[in-house]
Formats: sequence, structure tokens, C-alpha cells
Amino acid sequence: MPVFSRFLRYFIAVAQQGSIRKASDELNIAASAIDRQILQGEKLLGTQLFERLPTGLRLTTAGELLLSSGIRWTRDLRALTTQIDNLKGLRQGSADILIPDALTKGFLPAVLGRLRKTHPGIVVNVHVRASKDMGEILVDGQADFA
Amino acid sequence: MPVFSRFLRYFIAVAQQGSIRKASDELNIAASAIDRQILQGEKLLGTQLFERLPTGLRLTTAGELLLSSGIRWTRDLRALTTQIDNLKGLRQGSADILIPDALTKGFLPAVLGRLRKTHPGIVVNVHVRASKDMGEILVDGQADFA
DNA sequence: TAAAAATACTCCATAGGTATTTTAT
DNA sequence: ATAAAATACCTATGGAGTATTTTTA
Repeated sequence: MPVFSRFLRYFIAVAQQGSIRKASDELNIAASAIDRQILQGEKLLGTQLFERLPTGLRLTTAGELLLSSGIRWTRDLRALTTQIDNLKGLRQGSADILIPDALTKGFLPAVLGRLRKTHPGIVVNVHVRASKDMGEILVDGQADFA
Repeated sequence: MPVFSRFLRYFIAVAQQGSIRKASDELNIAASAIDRQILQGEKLLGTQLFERLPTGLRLTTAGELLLSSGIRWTRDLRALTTQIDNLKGLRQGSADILIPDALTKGFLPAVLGRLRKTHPGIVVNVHVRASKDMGEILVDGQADFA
């Protein structure tokens, strides 16, 4: 089940194609099924979304409003899935981090534990070093964070 | 069938309540049904939306992203239905319009015909007057448009 | 170990498909 | 008269509920 309802997805297709028949071809769904979704949606919103013409359907003012929101929401969703895919990519990287001995107890293990939960694929290599050496090792590129 | 999918509506409730059980109380839907929608949605998006804790569910980064969009979409929809309700109100008004005799044939009847289609409840009273008298009648408040 | 989540199974509601009728110019 | 929408009917898919098992800090 996708993020938006069948009604909204079918509505957008019909509005863009100008008729239920053409939307049916685009969606590979029977015209009668699309028609029912549109009629239900109009009942739900309490208003006509289209005027019926012999050549197809034409948006009413209310329909125009819904279409512009629907298109925006659809764009938002595409952007969102792209962001999520980027996160997934991130989760497969690895990082070397440097910590001073003093931090090996306490909050760091807790942080790493949560990281393993939210990003199970990321590999973190922890290197314990004296604080005074850390700058040099970082500059060398032998570690990513300190 | 509402505008957004069950998955999205249940997801928002769970994210805001912090657990499926509480969302179940809020929505009056069995927890198992909500759980299934969340699991399906996670499979669909290819990512975890929550981390599972013994006390409930906690949003992951991906979940936070979806929630903020979902909340925005929901707000948009409320604004949209308000606009549509205002349109419905409009449709029950009536208007008196003045036209010069020259326009009684041609485009005006066509415009009125379309208006009857898109706004079936609006009543338009058409008054035919000589152009020279129209300004005065308008100022009197005896008509709304010329 | 105690809460909440996940699963198994059944039942019901909603959606889809085909065939037919109605609508609108 | 014609192309498209709406309806009726049946079938199939998906969602909900109850009971039970699994998970996790």
C-alpha cells in the first residue's frame, strides 16, 4: 500500500489525462474501478471535482485546488524517497574514529549502541589513542573523526 | 476512502503517540492491524521507520523525515477542505448582473451555461439595460455586476 | 520479566473486472 | 449517434479482530 490513497492517485491521473478512459490505459486499471474511486472521493469531499462532458472530464474549481496540492504532495514524496535512499547509502559506509582513553567508559558505548540500532549497516572502527597524538593521525587520513 | 493511505495515517498516529498500543486506543483500530501497516510501509520504503524498544517505538531518521512531510500534508489537506467548503458556500449565493442588449446573444449565454454546470446552486439574475444607465443602477446597489 | 511488537489464522470489507445502461452534446 | 461515464453483478484482494508467540532493555 503506497503513501497516498487510490482515490488521490487515480484522481491525479484522470485530471492529467482528461478522461477516465485514458487514465485507465495509463494505470492499467479498469475504467469502472477508477470511476468509482472518483465518485467516492467527490462524496467524501462533498463537492464535484469534475464536470462531465461527452468528451471526458473537466476539472471544477475544487478539482483544480485538489490537483495542485496533489501534485505538490507527489513531488514531496519523490524528494523524500530520494533522501531516504541517500540515508540507506550512508548506512553502508564505514568510519574510523579516534577517542581518548578517558571516553572508553560512559556515553560513547551508549551512542554506538544506538547507532547500531538506527544504522545497522554502518561499521565503526574505534581507535583509542592519547589525546596529544590525535591531531597528527587525523591529518594523515588514518582516521575520519576524533 | 480518505485522501491519504491507511499506512500514512496510522504511521502519524504511532509516531505521535510513541507506541502502537496507544495509537490503537486513539484510532480505535486493533494494534495488530496498525502493526501490519507499519511493517508493510517499511518494506515499501525499504527502510526502518522506527526502532523497537520495550517501551514502544522511536522514530529513526527516515521516520522523522516522513513524519514532518506527513504532518505538512495533513495540514495542507485541512486548509484545502476549508477552501472547498468556502466554495460550497459561494455556490449558494445569488447575483444580479446588468448587460447591454448587444450581449444577449453570443458568449454570455455560453458563460452562464458553464456556470450552471460548475456552480449549480448559484442564482444569476440578468437585467438588460441601455449602457448609459448602467453606472447609476450599479451605484444604487440594485445590481452586483455590469 | 514485563511491556509492547510481531505472527497466525479467520472473517469481513473494499477494490477490481466484465457486461450493460445511462448521459450529454 | 457516439464516445464516455455510471451502474450492476460477481470475484479477488487486502484489512481488521482475537489469540498467541516473540522481542528487548
